[in-house]
Amino acid sequence: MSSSRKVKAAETEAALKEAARRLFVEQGFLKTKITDITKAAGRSTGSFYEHFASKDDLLVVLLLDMHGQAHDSLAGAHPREHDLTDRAQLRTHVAVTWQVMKDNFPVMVAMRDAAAAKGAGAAELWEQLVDDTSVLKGHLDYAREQGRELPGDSTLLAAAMGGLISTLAFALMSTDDPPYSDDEVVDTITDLLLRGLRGAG
Amino acid sequence: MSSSRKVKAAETEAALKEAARRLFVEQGFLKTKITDITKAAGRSTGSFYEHFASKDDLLVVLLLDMHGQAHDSLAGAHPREHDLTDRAQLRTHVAVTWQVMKDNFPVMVAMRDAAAAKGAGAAELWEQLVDDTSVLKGHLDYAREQGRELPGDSTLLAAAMGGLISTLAFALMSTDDPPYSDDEVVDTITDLLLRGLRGAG
DNA sequence: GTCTATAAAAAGATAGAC
DNA sequence: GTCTATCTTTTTATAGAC
Repeated sequence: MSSSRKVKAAETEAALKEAARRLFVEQGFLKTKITDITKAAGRSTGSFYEHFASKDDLLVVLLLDMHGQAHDSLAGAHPREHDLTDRAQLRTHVAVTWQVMKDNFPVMVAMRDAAAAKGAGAAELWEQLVDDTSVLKGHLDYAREQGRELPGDSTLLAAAMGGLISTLAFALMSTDDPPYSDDEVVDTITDLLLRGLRGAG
Repeated sequence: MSSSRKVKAAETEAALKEAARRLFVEQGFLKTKITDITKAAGRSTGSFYEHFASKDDLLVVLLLDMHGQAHDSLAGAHPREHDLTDRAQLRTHVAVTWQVMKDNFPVMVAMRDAAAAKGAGAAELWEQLVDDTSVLKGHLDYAREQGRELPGDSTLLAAAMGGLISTLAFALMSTDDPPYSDDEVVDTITDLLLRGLRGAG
């Protein structure tokens, strides 16, 4: 196995990406040095630059990988007629978001760290959040068109929901000994968003 | 003015802190170099180390300043008997949290960036979030003791609420041209948490 | 394509004059 | 206490042999 030059190159690139994903979770994107990645992958410093122009470039590649997966599992065709005030449908959205974040946790961590290093300002963060929650906003707009009363602007509400989920996802996704099960978290988020604190109406 | 040696030193320290707070918002904690701070404050590199041992030490000092303020304005005596299912009381909590974050935005930004640089893992983030929302958790526990039904574990719920508020605060606190007024955001968050998406019950 | 050795860049921290 | 000039450390990136 691993005979031809081309195959060996692909193996090296895969090994580097795998090592990077693991290290990003363990110690963060910024704290992970290129030499850490090459060492973990059993490769040399120089070899890294044969595959990636920089650490940021590696992150871009990982991001593209993620988008490929996400597209397959989720974005196929997503009608905006989903009713987020229906518990089952809301729960599905929460669960899918949760799962995507879980599957791509290394990339999410790295993106967050990279944003901090870049000095991303409030404006960029807001745009990112709005973009990430555009699907939710679409559903909320549809609900309002159907005569539903919502407690605020749909963009703001969608961002609030997304912020809640992503913060909890980051905080809770320790690899070992999670304090809550996925189902418990998804159910709690769903019910909080659905009924609010006043209890089942 | 600014005569004695002691006074001049205090002025320098204040100027460094002020410059740091401004730069942390403009370009983030990590991107802000010590020489940026000294330059902005009209001081020299060497002078910085007369007042702070490092950039991290400066952040600790700013954090202590913040805690001093927060203690005065908020923590005096906070009874846990507040009813978060009462709109007015919930709104007050949301508004106070929002205001504290707004007043200390430079420090919040710096803390977030520093955590990213340190490679803070999921476990640390979760502990931090639980700590920051312990007051909310107290109220929720009290509500449950009073026979209220809540949609999940109080620690998890409090963390979810805190995550929602802090994410929006970060995203929306651009210095210029805010897309929503403070009141609008606080009202929306309050109503979302209070009633959920099902509308006024 | 991969390796070792080394250069280059960036930022933090210090020494010593004033 | 503050300044200028310099040293050290850290990490990225490249050169050249294999």
